Parts: sequence; structure tokens; C-alpha cells
Amino acid sequence: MESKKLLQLAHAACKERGARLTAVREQVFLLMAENEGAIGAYDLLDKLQKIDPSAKPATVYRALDFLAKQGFVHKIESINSFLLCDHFSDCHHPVQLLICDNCGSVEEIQSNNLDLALRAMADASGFTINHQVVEAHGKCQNC
Amino acid sequence: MESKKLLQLAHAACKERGARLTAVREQVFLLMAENEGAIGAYDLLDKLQKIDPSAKPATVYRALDFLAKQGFVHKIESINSFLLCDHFSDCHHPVQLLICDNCGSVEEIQSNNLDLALRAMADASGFTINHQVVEAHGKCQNC
DNA sequence: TATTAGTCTTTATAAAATATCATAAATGAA
DNA sequence: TTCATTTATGATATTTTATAAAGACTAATA
Repeated sequence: MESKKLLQLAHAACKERGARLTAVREQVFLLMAENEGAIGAYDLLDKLQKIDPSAKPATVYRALDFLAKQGFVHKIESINSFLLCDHFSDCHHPVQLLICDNCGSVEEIQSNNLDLALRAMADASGFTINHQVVEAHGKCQNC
Repeated sequence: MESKKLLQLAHAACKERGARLTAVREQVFLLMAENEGAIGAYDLLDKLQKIDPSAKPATVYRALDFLAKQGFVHKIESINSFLLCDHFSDCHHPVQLLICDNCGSVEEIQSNNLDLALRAMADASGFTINHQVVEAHGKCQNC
């Protein structure tokens, strides 16, 4: 079970940072980990409610906020969805995604050049970047 | 009046393409042009309703869809807003934005390197890009 | 003028996200 | 340990953003 391992890593990271990976947050983390690809908050809520019928939208959104702050989860702005991060040890890396509009698959990529190019342009305008949203839409290899 | 000139350019572009810049669309275009920076669909609706009280959400969204298709307007995914495009002569250029989280200003930039870096990464994954969302958040020069 | 493709109006609803306030649990200091 | 503080949760309601569906209208053109 891959997801259990991921959870352990998350627990370790939280312990180090003094962050509290509570029961609800853990549950949401697991659901994200067991889910293939990206998922919307309300679909996640459906899954959560099968375990805890009293869960509400705010329950999910609060858990997702926490997980995103820890870098375990990314929000995909252009499709209002959330994705478990592959490599969440390093918390605030730039996020770059390839989103297939045909099959819905999402691949996270890592391009230093891309990051540098964006920062260079920002610098030129005297702009300081805190957070970047880079989401390419199109057709994946399989489609 | 800058916005009148922009409207003329838009009319010219539409004529060339056989697209119909109707009264509603023209009105929404003008409101966008007169507005400084980005604006949300419902704020835009408020403005539109001062001119045409019968306007509804669908009115605005449809007009925005049209304008976006023509490349006159960009949707900003990460803040659910819309922005008039500076250089809408060339219709489907990549859109790259610097969004100040302090004052709300949005600057559109043009980096060929950025575009190339993104395409290079996509190619490497066998991914074909149709549309890209590049939105950097942070602090602008003035803030 | 009949056709047709596109556009608009209206009503309703869906989807996504947050506000508020009361309660509970964990943490840290006295 | 006890108290105070912070942090998290639960519950209800609402806000914000966006689309669906159905029918009427309009412009272009054949």
C-alpha cells in the first residue's frame, strides 16, 4: 500500500515542523493518496462522508488548506481540483502541471528553465514572486 | 478616450474574422476597457446592469466567452477574474501574468523563453499544449 | 422569402468556496 | 496540575462563481 508509506512520510514531515496532522487531515490525506490523479473538493467530500457522514464542505476545505500549506497537496486553479504532490519533502517548490483535457490525467513536471524564465521576467518588472501557477492544457501521450 | 480606440480595433478584427461584435458584447467590451485592471464577472454584471437592468449572469458570461475566444479578454484562473488584453491583434498568443496580491494590479508579460521552456518540457513528456495558464502571484514594484 | 445558424432572454440550478459562532482539544506557562 | 491561550472542529447558513435548458428572436444568405 503506497498510500500508507506516503502517510508515514507526511507524519514525519509534520513532526519535524511542529504541524498537527490530525485525524481528519490524515483521513483526507489518505483519500487523496488512494485517488488516482486530481479530484474536486466535493468529490472528495463524497468519499469522506462514506467514512464520516457528518463531514461538511468546510471539513474538506480546511483539511485541504492545511495539506496545501504543508506542500502535500496542490490546488489546480484552472480545473478547481486538488492533486497529491509527488515529492512533498521539499515544501515550496514551483508547481508545473500538464493537464490532459481528454482523459483528465495530470502530470507534475519540474523545469528549472521555466522557473528561471518566469523569475527573470518578473525581476525585469520589479515584481517579487511568492507563488506561481503554471498549468498547461492539451493532450497527453496516451490520448 | 482610450477605450473607444480599442473598441474600433476590436470591431476591425471582428469584421476581418467574420465575428459578430453585437451590442451586448460591445457594451461588455467597453466596460472592460474602461475598468482599470482585472474584474470579476459579477462586478462586471453590476456595471452592466446600470446600463441594462435586465442583464443576467448568463449575459455577462456569454459576452466574456465571446471576447475571450476573440482574444480580447483573458480569464485569470487563480482569481476568477477577467482582464482586457493589451495586444489582441494576434489572437492566440501565450498569456503570462504577474498578479500583485497586495494592490490587485495585473501585468501581462511576454516571455518567449518561458513559452519555449514549457513547450520543451511538454514535448519531453509527449504532451501537446493547447492552452497555457501562467500566473505569478507576489508583490509588484509599487507595493 | 424561407432557411439556418447564431444570438439573446429568462428562469432555474449547479458547483465551488467561505463566514460565523459555538464547542472542544492541545499546548504552554504559572 | 491548573489555567489561559491558541488551534482545530462542528454545524448552519450563505456567498460567489458558473452553467443548463427552453424558447423567442435576428441577421445573413441562398
